[in-house]
Amino acid sequence: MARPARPVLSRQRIIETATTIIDTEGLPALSTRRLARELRVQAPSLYNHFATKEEILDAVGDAIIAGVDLSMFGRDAWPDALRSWAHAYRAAYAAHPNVVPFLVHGPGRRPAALRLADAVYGALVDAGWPPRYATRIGATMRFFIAGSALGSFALGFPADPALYDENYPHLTDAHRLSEHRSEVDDGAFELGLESLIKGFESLYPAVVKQPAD
Amino acid sequence: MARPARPVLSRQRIIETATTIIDTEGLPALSTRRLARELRVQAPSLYNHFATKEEILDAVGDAIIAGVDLSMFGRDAWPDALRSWAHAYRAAYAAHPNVVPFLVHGPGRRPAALRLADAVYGALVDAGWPPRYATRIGATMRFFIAGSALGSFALGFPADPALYDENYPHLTDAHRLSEHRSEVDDGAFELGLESLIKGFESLYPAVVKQPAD
DNA sequence: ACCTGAACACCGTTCAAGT
DNA sequence: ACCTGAACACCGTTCAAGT
Repeated sequence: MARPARPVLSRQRIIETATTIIDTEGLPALSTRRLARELRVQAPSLYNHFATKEEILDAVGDAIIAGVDLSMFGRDAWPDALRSWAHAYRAAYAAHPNVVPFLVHGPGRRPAALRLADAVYGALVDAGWPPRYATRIGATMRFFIAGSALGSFALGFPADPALYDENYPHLTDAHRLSEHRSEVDDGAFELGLESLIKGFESLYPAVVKQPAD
Repeated sequence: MARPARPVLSRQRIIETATTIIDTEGLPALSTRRLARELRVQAPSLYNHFATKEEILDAVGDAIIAGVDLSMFGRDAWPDALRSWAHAYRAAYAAHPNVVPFLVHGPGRRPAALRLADAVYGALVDAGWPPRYATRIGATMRFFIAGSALGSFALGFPADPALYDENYPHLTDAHRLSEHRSEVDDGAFELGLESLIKGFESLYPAVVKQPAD
């Protein structure tokens, strides 16, 4: 048929379909041929809209980051803003866990990821944090949030009692961790987040600069 | 030639060669054919020693975890033990950053990873932490350490000044982050680690149980 | 401009055949 | 028991050919 009267593909359609495949079948299931089949098209057609498969993944990732609320920065005090942003960020990741391994390599050139970094860093500097500390706090938060989104801690332990019996004397109940997934993972996230914010707050008085205005 | 007089392959040799390829060329560069070529053998020969490529990766990952010192548990007080273990764990990851994306899916059935989880959890319980809290602390530490090992924060920002100029007003110096890689990443790790340990310590008096003896 | 078919250089894995 | 060659069903990407 060659070129159709109206384009059958669009970046939007490709991104949405790719996201669905990754969410339902996992990151490795996304191949250009599989994606093309779902879109009722041949694989090379995708290259009219994206230069590489990598670019498709970038676009999928950025669409997810674009959904993270940033309005708390410049509205709430920095510790509260950091807290509610962390929850929003983690929720966005949690909605698409299979994409996270791809996202954690940094913002790269993805606009939404850069906007997010800009908002966090800007809010901290505006609050009086010296640039060196603002950078460090941003990095610490990224480490913790990415790590917590990257995979459940609880689900990392196979639900097979026999595995732990003999060799791991303290893990006798680890096979039940997966039953308490959200309690464990959410509890650890809250514990870590509050500890980090408290840690930052205790540092603040010693390094804060009075805002210029 | 068919079967050689003495086996030319061994699990050990396969693991070492695979680790070298991953370290020098990245995780995607490891294919069974590439690995076989390095070992001067045909790809199917690997299947006499490992059932799948996944099993090879498991073995590579576990060898790395097996190098993490755990002797501080049961010797040092729990906050000091947690601190020095975190440094050892992170150092092991940092020596093989390309393997980390594969490791973060939890211990699974890898013996060294399970031994590590057993040591951390056991030390916390022995120190009087109720099981629920010991689990949470272990998970929080895994989130943070995995996140910090998974990829540099500093290197996530392309060293291209033009990228930030117009659209990201607070990131005007982000293009220089990569020059300060270790300062930024190590500083963020220290800040986060000390904050987390202080957070755990402030919780301790309220929940600790006297050891049985 | 946008889609297709054919092709290239790859994958992981199976399996019969060799010693 | 342990290695090989051939094969199967896949990959990402290029490119000339079609409209």
